[in-house]
Amino acid sequence: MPTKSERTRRRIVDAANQLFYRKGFNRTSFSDVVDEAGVPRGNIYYYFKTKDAMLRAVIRHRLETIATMLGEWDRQIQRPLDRLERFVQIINDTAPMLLRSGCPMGSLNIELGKEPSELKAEAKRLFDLFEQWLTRQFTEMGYPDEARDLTLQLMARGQGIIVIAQVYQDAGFLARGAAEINRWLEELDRYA
Amino acid sequence: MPTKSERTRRRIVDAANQLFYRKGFNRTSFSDVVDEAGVPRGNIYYYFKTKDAMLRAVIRHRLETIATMLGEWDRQIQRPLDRLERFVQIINDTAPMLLRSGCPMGSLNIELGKEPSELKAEAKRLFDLFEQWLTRQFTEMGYPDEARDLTLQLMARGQGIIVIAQVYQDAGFLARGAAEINRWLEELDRYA
DNA sequence: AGCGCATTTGGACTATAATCCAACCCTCGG
DNA sequence: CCGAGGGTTGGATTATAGTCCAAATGCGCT
Repeated sequence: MPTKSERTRRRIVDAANQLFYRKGFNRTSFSDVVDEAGVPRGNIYYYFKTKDAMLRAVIRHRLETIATMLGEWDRQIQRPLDRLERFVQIINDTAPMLLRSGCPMGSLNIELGKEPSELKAEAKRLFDLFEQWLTRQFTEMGYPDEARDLTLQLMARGQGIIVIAQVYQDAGFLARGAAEINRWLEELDRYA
Repeated sequence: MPTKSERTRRRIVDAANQLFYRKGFNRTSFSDVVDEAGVPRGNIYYYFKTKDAMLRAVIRHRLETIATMLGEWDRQIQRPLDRLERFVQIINDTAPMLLRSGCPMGSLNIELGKEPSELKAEAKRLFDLFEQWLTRQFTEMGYPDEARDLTLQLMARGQGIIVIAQVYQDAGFLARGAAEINRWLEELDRYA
C-alpha cells in the first residue's frame, strides 16, 4: 500500500492535472491546486518547488497513463485497424470533456507552444508517444513508408474536429467527424 | 488624417493584437503592451480600463480587418472555388507565423474556451465571420444543404493541420495539408 | 515505546500584474 | 492671449500569484 506521502503527492498531481486541463496552465494558480487537492497552503512546496516542476510531474503522469493504456490495447486488440479505431473511440468516450475544455494534449501544447520553452518540449512528448504508437499501427497495416504521414494526418483530423466542435459546442459534428475518420481508416485497411 | 488620440489608440490596439497572438492573452501583461506600443505606463488606462476591454477592442479590430478582406475577395474573385482556395492560401501566406504561434483565431478561442466567459463569445465571432462567408461560397458552389457542414469540415481541416504542424514544426506538413484541402475543394467543385 | 527524519503547517515574504490617480501639458476656440 | 478640457505622465496603490521558511508533527523503523 502506498505511503501517506505518496498519497499526498498523488492527490496534488491529480488536482493539478484536472485544473491544468479544465482551466489551462496559465490560469491555474497554486492556490487553486491547493484548494482542489485539499492539502495545506505550504505543503505543496515540499513536493514541487515551482509551477513548472508541477507541470512536469503532471505530464509525466499523463505519459505513464497513456503508455499503460496503449500497452493494454496492444495486448487486447490484434488488428491494427481495430487498434486505430480504438484510438478514435477516445473522442466519443470523452466527448463532453472535449466540448468543455478541448483536447487535453492539444490545448496544452497550444498554450505552451506560443513561446519556446522547455515545458513546450515536455508537452510535445505526449504527442510523440501517440505518434510512435500510431505509426507502428499504420506500418503493421501495410503502409510502412506512409505510416508517419498517415499518423500526422490522423492526429490533425482529430485535433481539427475537436477545436471546431468546441468552438461551436457541436457534439454532433464531433461524432460525425469521428465516424468519418473511421471510414477513412477502414478504406485504408481495405486497400492496404 | 487621424487625430493624435486616434493614432495612440491604434498603436495600443496594434501592439496588443501582436502580443495576444504571439504570447497568448493570459501571458501578456499591460506592461508588455505598454512597452511594445511605446506609450507611457498609465496612458493605456485612458483608453482601456481593463484587460478584457483591450481584448474586446483587439477582436473588433480583427473582425474589421477580416470583413474588409472578405469583401475584397468577393469583389476581386468570382468563382466560389477560387474564393475558397484563396481562403486556404492564407495558410501558405502566413506559414512562418502559424508554425511559431499557431492560428490566431484558433489559439485564442482555445485559450478563452476553457471556461465560459463573455470574452469567449467575442472570440467566437471571428469564427462566425468566416463561417458565414465560407457557407455562402459552398452554397454558391452548389451545396446549399451541406454548405454549413462543409464549412465546419474545412475549418476543422485547417485547424488540425496548423496544430500538428506547429507541434512538430513541420512546414512541409502544413503545405501538403493545404494542397490536400485544395484537391478536396476542386473535387467538390467538379461534382457539384 | 521512543527516536529521527520525512512531512506538515500556515503565515511571511517577494514579485508581478492590474488598476488608479493627481498633477501636468498641450492645443484650440473665443 | 488665455482658459478649459481632452489627452498625457509616471509613480502610488492594491490584488494576486509564486516562493520560502522555521517550527510543529507524526510516521515508520529499531
